[in-house]
Amino acid sequence: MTNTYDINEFKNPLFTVDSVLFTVKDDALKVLMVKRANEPFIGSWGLPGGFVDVDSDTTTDVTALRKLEEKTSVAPQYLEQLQAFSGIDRDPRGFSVTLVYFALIAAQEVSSHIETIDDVQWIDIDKIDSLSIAFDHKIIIEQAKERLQQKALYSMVPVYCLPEYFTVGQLKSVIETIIGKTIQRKSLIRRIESADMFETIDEKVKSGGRLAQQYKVKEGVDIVNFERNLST
Amino acid sequence: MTNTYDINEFKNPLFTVDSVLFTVKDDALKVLMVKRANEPFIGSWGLPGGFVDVDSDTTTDVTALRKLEEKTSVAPQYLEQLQAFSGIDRDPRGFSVTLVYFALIAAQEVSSHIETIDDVQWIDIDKIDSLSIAFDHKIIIEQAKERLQQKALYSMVPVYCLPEYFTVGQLKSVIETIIGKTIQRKSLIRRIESADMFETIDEKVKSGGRLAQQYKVKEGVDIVNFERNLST
DNA sequence: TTAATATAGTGTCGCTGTGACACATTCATA
DNA sequence: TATGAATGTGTCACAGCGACACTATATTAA
Repeated sequence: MTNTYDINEFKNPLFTVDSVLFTVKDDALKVLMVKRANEPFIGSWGLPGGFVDVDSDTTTDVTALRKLEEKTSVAPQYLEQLQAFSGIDRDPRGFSVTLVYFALIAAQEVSSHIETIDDVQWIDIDKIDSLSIAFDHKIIIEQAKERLQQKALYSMVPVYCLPEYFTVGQLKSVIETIIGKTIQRKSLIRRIESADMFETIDEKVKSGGRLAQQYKVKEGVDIVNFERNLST
Repeated sequence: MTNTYDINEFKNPLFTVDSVLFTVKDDALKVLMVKRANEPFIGSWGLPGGFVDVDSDTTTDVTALRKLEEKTSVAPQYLEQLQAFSGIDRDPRGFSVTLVYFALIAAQEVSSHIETIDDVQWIDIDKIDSLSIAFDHKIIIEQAKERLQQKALYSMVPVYCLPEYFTVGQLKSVIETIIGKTIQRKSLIRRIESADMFETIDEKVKSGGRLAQQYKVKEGVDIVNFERNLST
């Protein structure tokens, strides 16, 4: 026998993968939540996620993507690991670990699909406190939000809440919604130009005033990190 | 078994906790490595770590600390989660996940203990490539190093590689070793003063020239993050 | 047609924090 | 007492963000 290792030699912790999928919609930061159909916490809202399928998932990234696609039918535009949360008390079934991913998507990518089902919803981040949330997911969402806010100050990640083509005004609005304060349009334009990760689109778009320049993320570029934060 | 939850209901991934414990010693960045006494990768160097003891560990943080203390007999001065690494191929026993912690300690806190055993060693980060390293730990160490270098540019974490009392010169040297380039003494002093996380010690210490002011980290303060990076 | 309004985009000055570097200070040692 | 070595200070230049006035161009209403 090639495998001399016995899986039952010790008690393995319960291991799951969850995702905090954010979007900005109607000028509010939203999180994708799922109404739990099973125990524990049946009926409460929880983060989309579940167990690794060790026969088909090659990494936990694949697990996160698979679980998100089950709920939204599309892949998020941005995905990174947030943090693992563990503890003897966080799941009534025993010691558990959940590896949490942090994801972003444009609202219009999923909205049409979501509107047809009522157990998957965009929940306004400010309304989380008033809902019944499963496990320690309330804390997890709070941490993910802080990470997103921090990233919005020194990187361009917020573009992943926007469709392929977007304007400076749209990006400004998304960033402001995320960090909860206004920023200087001029500062944003300076960053867009110096980041060298966007290309301009010839066709401009109307926006209630002067036609707006459209941008898109260049193919194959990574997120640029700036050496300074925007004002705190 | 008292556990009513059946661990074999589905195939759970193999879950371990490992730590990348850094220090700066002899003007070089070092990682604590352990010579593996068991399969797989017996005889290779690996990161200190192991399985969660679900009966005594309340969180994975406790697991990481426990495993590090087994090897060094002391707790590190700084500990944070780095990232989880997973995959179907990284462990010959099957799909596995390792939650990796990132830790810092002053070399003198552990050196006396380590020198008495030969299966636990500080390995120079530049010599990792020439050694036989278990699993994907070479990649993990590289990622941890990048995180440490990044943090050294916008925070004061490198102080946790120093003893309780330290001088500006010592901190400057540690930072330079970590990031691999020189920094301005003046810039460091400005940061020390503005961070408000250190207190001065009356007693000064000789250092080959003028006596040097000693500092220590204030009780109960958190790491301060600056809004700008040092020069790249 | 013209004026008002709204949004897009530019020009530029001030502020802050880092880089650079000269200079001053205070040790040990010859 | 002079020299070298490390510590510590003063200060100017530079880059990037904040602030804000100003220009440009669209829609809409008079």
